[in-house]
Amino acid sequence: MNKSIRIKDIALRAQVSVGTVDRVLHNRGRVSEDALKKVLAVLEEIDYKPNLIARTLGSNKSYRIALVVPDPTQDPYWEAPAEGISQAETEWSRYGFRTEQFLFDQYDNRSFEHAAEAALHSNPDGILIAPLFYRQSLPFFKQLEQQKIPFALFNTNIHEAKPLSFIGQDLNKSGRTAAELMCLGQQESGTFAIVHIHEDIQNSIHILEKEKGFIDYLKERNKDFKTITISLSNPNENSFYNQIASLCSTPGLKGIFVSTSKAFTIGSYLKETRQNNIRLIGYDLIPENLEYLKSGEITFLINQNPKRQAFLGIRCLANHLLFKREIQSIDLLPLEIITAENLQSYLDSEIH
Amino acid sequence: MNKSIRIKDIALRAQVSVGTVDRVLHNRGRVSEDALKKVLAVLEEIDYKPNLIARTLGSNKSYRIALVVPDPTQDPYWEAPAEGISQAETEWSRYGFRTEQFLFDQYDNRSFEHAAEAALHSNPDGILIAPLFYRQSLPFFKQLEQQKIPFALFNTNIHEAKPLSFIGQDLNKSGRTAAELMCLGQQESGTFAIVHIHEDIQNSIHILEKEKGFIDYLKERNKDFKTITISLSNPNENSFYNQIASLCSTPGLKGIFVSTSKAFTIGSYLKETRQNNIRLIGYDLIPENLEYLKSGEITFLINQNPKRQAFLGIRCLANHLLFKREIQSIDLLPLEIITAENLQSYLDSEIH
DNA sequence: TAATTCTGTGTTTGCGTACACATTTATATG
DNA sequence: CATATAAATGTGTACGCAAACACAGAATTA
Repeated sequence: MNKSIRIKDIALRAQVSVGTVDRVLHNRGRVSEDALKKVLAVLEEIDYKPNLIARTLGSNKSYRIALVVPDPTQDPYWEAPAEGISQAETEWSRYGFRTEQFLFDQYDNRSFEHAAEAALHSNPDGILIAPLFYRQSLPFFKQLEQQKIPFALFNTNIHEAKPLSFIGQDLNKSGRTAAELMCLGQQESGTFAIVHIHEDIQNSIHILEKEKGFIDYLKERNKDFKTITISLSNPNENSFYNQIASLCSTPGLKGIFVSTSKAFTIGSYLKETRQNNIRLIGYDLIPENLEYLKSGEITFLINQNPKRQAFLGIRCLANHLLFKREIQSIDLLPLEIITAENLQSYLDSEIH
Repeated sequence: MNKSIRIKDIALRAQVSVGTVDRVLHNRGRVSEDALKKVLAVLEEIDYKPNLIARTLGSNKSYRIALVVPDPTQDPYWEAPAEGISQAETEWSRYGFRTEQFLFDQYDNRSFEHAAEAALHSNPDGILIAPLFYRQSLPFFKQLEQQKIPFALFNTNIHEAKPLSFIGQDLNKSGRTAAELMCLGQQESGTFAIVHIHEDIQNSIHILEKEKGFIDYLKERNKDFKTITISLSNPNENSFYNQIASLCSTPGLKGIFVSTSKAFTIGSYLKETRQNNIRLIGYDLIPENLEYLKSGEITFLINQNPKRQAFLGIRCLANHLLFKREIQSIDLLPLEIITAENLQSYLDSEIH
């Protein structure tokens, strides 16, 4: 078995010291042209693979990762990423990784700006961010690029950004899958409603992607269903109940597709009014949704797996910073279909 | 920040050398009673947590993991675990992990015995095994226990075994989920067929678990469906086609649940005869199944994620051997529901 | 009594990084 | 030409552990 090549061996071959080799490997300068050439020549020749264990031991560094994410106390959806982050932290703390949170209000773009700025100001080694606001994100990413701070996106993709990686789902396919599940076993024709709840539609392209996917599927398959699209206001407002009541009395309504994690608001109405002829499909395993999934008002939830998204975001940054690994620039998670029966298997299974 | 305690510190306190401390920590003997006492006293006093990075660096060990799995050239289902294993290998090779395969014929219990024996004989540091044969597995596990070789199970659980971990799915819940999906949107009552294809039912409890789950669900929900159970022979036999034809002509047949990865055999028949009123549900993303999932004969596949199972099996052994981590003894993966629309998202997403 | 084995103990090495520090060489200023 | 200054480069070491190695002294055998 051929021994692996050490820095020492390179130094020997190039007739320089280990210190010089180290400086070349890490582009730290203070190397003459002559020495540089010699070392690079040897490096071309042989395939040097540093011992990663020794590397982490030697570089007794600690890494700070800044998190720019919505406040989980405001919307239960954001509790899951927080969990994923804390799981990732326990896994990576042994390599000196630490995280620092910069929370923002998911309905307030100025709050987002503030959080982003604060994160940048803390001068972290890497940033994990859920860029909910398209416009406010762009200048931020420019700054990150300038300062060469690596960053990863999750939840929402911004195509103009050049992150280390985006971790999320294909939203168009997500809408298509919802449509497919909606059609399953439907005998007669009728109407499907697409409902956006409490979203700034103009500034959130991702929601419209889901809608498009849903409609495209029906068109392609020549399904004999009408679709109507409705945007509902804040669930806390008084008018909300009436808006839902009016929606649910639409003649021939066979199903409702809620584009966000707010399906429970409609589930609650269906339960109250004991309607079971409307198929309800929504997103995400938040406790409110699970209640109605179990009792049958919600038929399917598509899991965006935000916990895993955040976990992988940290992992991606850690792999980059620590192991200098090549990172795939886009990581689309599977579209997980959750029903009353397979729910528990998802809740039980951990992130590995 | 208080510095962590090193072996050096213990040696200093106990007035011995680091070598002696190391011998005490690893019970390697060659330590006088006097020195032992002193070191143990210090160890009681302080909470020593070894630096795992330095440990792996120091012990420049290499680990061999033996794989006892069915031959993937015989059944495409077993290609997926092979992939998972090779992915795990690239991840763990840097820590000196190597794998060695001991393949067996999945329909031949003697071949299994031979593979197991050969694996044992190679004296590996750990074993990952898919114990398809209940009876033949038990004595093997006893031997492993005696020789203190850690092992992990995947795919099939053997409750009497005391593995490091079992990685697989809850088969009862799996059957229940299939039943739930079968019932969705079914308006009239009718018959569901449960089909076992080419399985030694007596020796494979796991298949019966799925059947039980399926039936239990229907009972609990008071669904007005009859179920019939059918065991089909080897798909390569001549009579196979007729058996399927006779099955599919069952009056009032609304759905077929195939308990293995062989749903494609029925999908092929349905396509040929252009029957689209029978809902077909099966297991696993093997190419043959995907063809009929895409073209619509198969409505749902439940993914057992064998790739991930094997991957996690290796990971579990590596964590145990390398980091001495506590391993959870059972790791049930989510019951993944795959449709034509969300299929691609599963194929694209990697194991992380 | 000499030769050998065993036992307890301390020392060294290996691994890559990141420093502090020493030494050499090149360039500039007086 | 001497001295100051800077740049280039080498040396040495800590980091933290495991394991090989060295070596003394005691116990055993020939």
